[in-house]
Amino acid sequence: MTTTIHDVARIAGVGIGTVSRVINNNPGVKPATRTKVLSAIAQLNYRPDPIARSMISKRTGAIGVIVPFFTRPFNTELLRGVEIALTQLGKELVLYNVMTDTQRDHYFSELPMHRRVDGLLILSLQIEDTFALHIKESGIPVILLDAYSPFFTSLVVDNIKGAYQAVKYLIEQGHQRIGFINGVIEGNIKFNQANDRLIGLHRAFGEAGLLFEPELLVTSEWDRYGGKQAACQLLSQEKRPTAIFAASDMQAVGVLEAARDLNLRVPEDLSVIGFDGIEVAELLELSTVQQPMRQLGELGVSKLIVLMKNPQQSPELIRLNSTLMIRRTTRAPA
Amino acid sequence: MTTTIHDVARIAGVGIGTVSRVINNNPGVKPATRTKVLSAIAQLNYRPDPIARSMISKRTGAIGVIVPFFTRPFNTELLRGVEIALTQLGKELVLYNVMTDTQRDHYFSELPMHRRVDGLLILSLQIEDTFALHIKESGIPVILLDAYSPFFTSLVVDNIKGAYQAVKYLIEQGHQRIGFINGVIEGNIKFNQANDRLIGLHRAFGEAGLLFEPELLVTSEWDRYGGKQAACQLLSQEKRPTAIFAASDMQAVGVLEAARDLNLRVPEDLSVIGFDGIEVAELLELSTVQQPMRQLGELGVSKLIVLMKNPQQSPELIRLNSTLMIRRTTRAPA
DNA sequence: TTGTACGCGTTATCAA
DNA sequence: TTGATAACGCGTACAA
Repeated sequence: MTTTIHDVARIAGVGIGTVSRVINNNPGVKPATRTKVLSAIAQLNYRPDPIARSMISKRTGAIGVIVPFFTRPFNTELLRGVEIALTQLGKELVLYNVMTDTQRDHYFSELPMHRRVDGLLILSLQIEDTFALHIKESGIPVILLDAYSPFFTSLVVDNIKGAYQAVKYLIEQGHQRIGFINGVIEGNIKFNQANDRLIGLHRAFGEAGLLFEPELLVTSEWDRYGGKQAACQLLSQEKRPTAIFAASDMQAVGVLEAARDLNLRVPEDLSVIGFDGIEVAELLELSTVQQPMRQLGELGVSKLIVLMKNPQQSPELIRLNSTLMIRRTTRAPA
Repeated sequence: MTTTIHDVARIAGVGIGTVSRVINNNPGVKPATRTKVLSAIAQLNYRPDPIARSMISKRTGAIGVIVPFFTRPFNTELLRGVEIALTQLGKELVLYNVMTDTQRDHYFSELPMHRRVDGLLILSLQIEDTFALHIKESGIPVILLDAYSPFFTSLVVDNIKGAYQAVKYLIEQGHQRIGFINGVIEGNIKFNQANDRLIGLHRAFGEAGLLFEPELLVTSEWDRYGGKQAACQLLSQEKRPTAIFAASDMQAVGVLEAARDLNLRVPEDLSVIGFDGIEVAELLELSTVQQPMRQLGELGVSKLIVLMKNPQQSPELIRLNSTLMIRRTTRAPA
């Protein structure tokens, strides 16, 4: 038998209105009655039912997070940042993992109606405008992390600048033949991690007055296997590159594996630099472009909280900077 | 303006009872009226409010997962398994990350009352009997993963056997001085990952008729830094071990780092074997004891579903086996 | 086969 | 300062 507010009222000898006021710290309760109610609550070990509460308040105290959780360790890191911030605020986190496009679109179209969460954080996912509009109409507050849409406040890392720094560093070290392994481009081209990294690379080349030869660009999946395959392709060219820049650390790990298979020493024969700054990069002493993942997550949460309090706020685009981490896999060419 | 079941009833020209019956696929609705209702639903783009629904049904369709998400990559892997299984079932996952003991106990005491989730999955966390009883009384179905309590169905990996296999392998390779870096033991001793791994080690030594010298046992935190420190301690002994068995892969990674700092080659000068089977182990070609993490998560979910349908079921203890993975960090001593 | 009325546990309104 | 009562949106007896 669940104990309700009525039981408390009965035991305390007051009306349920008063109990409710006490629970919610509403003013206008005589201290004497307050203590009576409080002790009745303690005696019964009563807890208000959150469901009945949200029935009226239309709030659940939970935040939904839509994330391609499994695709890349990068997302796990983002999720950690989000989780830390949410826990500190006493908010519950409902995790919606998307593994396929169908699933993603399903969440985009159904979740806003469900009202099971007070706000939505969408990580690393492209939103088509029709879905964005649909979500916008529903009125649920949304913040995008590592993704961009003109309809929502979007927090992104400056991928152009990050890639630019990495490539510039390689060039400064004396590398001229630099291979680039990009990740597959999906969806929206206006903010696209892969495309932006390519742009950054071109900028660095341009600035140095060098030519980036198209055969040095290979696109692969964002994972280790993709990286390895792409590296093999790059390294089997007659004039093979002296350095490879990979669009993600996992791809860079694949490059490392390919190099080992081909008996190339890193960094003596080949410099390798990744992108993301996940933990493996540190373990393998991989040079990389470090993204502020935790910070991105935490900032995203605080932006969402603000938006929930002030739903009319217009969308903004916030860019965070990455940090170039030079470790053991890069050096000047022989 | 939210559209309710009344709107649908009005548009369809029927009573709300009928609409409800259609929504829940209850029998006893004339096909003609059913289609009328269905088209009204479509026309209004109506979705039943899950909150109001749970108000009556006392179900939320969500499962709570309590997990020390950040402590070890192992937990992340478990979580993945859980998430996959839950998504397939269309259940929502509410993530409760615990970072401190206080937080853990808070969840243990408050969550069961909240009724925000229909069931609870507790990962890698020790439950004191008083909390266990408290939870049991609340009636919420609970399954434990990588943890044990007599009060709940518990899924564990056979840590004794796993450690036994690892150490036995090292001994068979000819190692006699084997260092063991254990993780800190917390809580319950009856099922304890750390203690069981120690027991397994002793069994292997006993079976081989060898003596395990106490100075070869060091306890550290479950992470990389702990492992590194412990390894330094072990490797600075006069008669230093020819092999080190670490209670987790992350500790083993620390061992690798220590070895590099000390200019010891792995595996020529030192064999290293870990425990867990997380992705880094594969990347670093670390020999390890592979735990079936995904399987554990998925099995846990299916056990929980069964328990939710049949709450009276008595607790059972289920042991899964681990697999010895020999990679590049182990070989016979010089 | 269908419609009505009631109850789920809370918050908010309003009169006392 | 308080208590009674009306919502909130839905499921379900019960009556028709």
